[in-house]
Amino acid sequence: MYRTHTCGELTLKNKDITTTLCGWVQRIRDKGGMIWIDLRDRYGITQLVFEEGKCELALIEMVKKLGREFVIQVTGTVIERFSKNPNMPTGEIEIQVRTLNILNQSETPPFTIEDNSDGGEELRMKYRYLDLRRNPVKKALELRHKIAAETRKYLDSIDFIEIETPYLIKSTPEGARDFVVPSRMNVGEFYALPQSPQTFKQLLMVAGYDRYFQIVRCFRDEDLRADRQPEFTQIDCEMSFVEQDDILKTFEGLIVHLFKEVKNVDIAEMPRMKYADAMRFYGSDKPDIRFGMKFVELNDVAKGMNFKVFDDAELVVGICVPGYSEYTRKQIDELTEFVKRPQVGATGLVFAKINLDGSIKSSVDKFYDTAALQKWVDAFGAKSGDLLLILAGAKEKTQKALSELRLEMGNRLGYRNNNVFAPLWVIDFPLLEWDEETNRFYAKHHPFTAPKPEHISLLETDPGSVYANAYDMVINGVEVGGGSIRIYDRLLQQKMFRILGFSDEEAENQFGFLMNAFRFGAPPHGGIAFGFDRLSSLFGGSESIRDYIAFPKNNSGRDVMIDSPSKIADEQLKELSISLTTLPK
RNA sequence: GGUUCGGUAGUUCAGUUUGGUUAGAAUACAUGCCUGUCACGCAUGGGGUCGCGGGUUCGAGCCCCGUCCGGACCGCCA
Repeated sequence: MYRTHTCGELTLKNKDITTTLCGWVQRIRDKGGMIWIDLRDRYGITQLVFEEGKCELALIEMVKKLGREFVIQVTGTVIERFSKNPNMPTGEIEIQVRTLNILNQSETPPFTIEDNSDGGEELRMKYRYLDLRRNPVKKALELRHKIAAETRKYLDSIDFIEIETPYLIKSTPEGARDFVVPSRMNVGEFYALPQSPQTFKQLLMVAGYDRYFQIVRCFRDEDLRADRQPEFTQIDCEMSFVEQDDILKTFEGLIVHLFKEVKNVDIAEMPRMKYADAMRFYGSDKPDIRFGMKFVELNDVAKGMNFKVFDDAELVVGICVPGYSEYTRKQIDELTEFVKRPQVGATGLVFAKINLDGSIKSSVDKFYDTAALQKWVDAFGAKSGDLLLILAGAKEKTQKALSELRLEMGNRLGYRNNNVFAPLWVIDFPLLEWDEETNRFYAKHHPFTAPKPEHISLLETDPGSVYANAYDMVINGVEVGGGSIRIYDRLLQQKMFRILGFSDEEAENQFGFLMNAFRFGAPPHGGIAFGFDRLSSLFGGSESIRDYIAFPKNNSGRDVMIDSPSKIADEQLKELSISLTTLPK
């Protein structure tokens, strides 16, 4: 037996017992006649003590050979510390070591294995197995495990069944770019890795498994972000014989359960906001509702005063920042620079300060007198001491830019507290989205989403105004999940593919298996998928999902530890009947 | 595909604005001292292809061009 206890469990209750521990040398404090070692394992840290005169000289000599991250086994007596450390669970005891066994040596690690490591991102990824020894990363993975475990517990308790679906499937052109896998046995043909198990879970509904879920890896060959990895995990769910409201209630239940069990946070309410309102009041389909500063449209009160920027704009819209009329010229200039960055894309920023004495100072005083400005103030319901920030231009672009500005102000004002959680449903999404470049409609959610029944007749006449029974769950401005009621009628699905520009042949070729299944008694159904990595990072209070994934990929989709992707041998290519050529750009 | 920031000791960074003697700090590492430390302390020491290639110059870590690598973001992500 290697050990009798872990490094996290011994306390004064275990005083005087003999124990054997295994772990890594976290730190050595050599005080001359006395040496302490912090011994670390997954469960915590226990202090070892070696004291001249109280242990054999040979033992001291051996201790002097130890270095950071050596793996050792020690046997000794649990004793009460002379000077205790109240900051650690095992801080009242230490182990007076009798025997030391070096299980393995370690080179000096390239960075410190501490909560605040001196290692940079890339180095820590290259030696991820060392990074994973660090407490914050371990905590993140424990949190992730807890969420997975509680998800399974909750869904199991309400009769959901976890079923695995295949990873080697068929490529489809819609949506994200597929990762493809060549087939050796079928020359010239490729599998694709699933972007989601969408069609399979629908087939499970046809098969009668009316409550399915799966914590499942998904793959999308698109550029990465701090919150986007090419392979990521979803909590994928589908139910039969349900309407939208049944699904919202069921998965509100899941989220409430997770917050309670994992974070001990009570979610009081889960508001439902129409997509149109989300865009109108927050300029985003994933609003952060931890704070106000809702958009106020100013077209009526701002236009027609010979200020060309506003007169020419499709939309004049602003936010009221409470209590910030004291913002200096320099700070406002910073905000102007912020909105003018290409990523935000506004051309300028108009402000109005409502001073404490009631006077109003704006950047457009030349065009707007006090009475005109007062109309703005009334529109916002602003008070003395408030600051109005206003953008103008094309509708969508301006909404997006003001949304960025609102979030920036939320950050500056400290409204975006990681320990406050404000979930909501965004509902009533448009079914379709017009794409100017390709001159066709795309499915806003996916092509299996059902139009609202009362809008089906509009599909022929005015597809752009059709709404869907689709919904997203948004928490703190992060889209953590989304789903829809699906089409289960073969002819409606066929019509949908036609609207999306599929020929009947293409639809048959790519989704014939699903359309065929709909011939054999498909029940009404719908579902949702949650981004498990995002949910984990959100619970952990981090913007990046990378620390919640044991072995993540970097910005370029590379794993710098195993150095993948990589070239493969000519023999492998030959076996796959693949020859590589460099295509002209 | 684009924008932007960065690459200097094992590591994290300063030094680049204004080119000029031997490139610094902290930390890590090594050695010595220290019997209650817990980010122990003190002393000493070793440690550099300034990402790579080219150019300008009497002279380049610093300026210019190219290139590679990394971070954040836009496009993209049904």
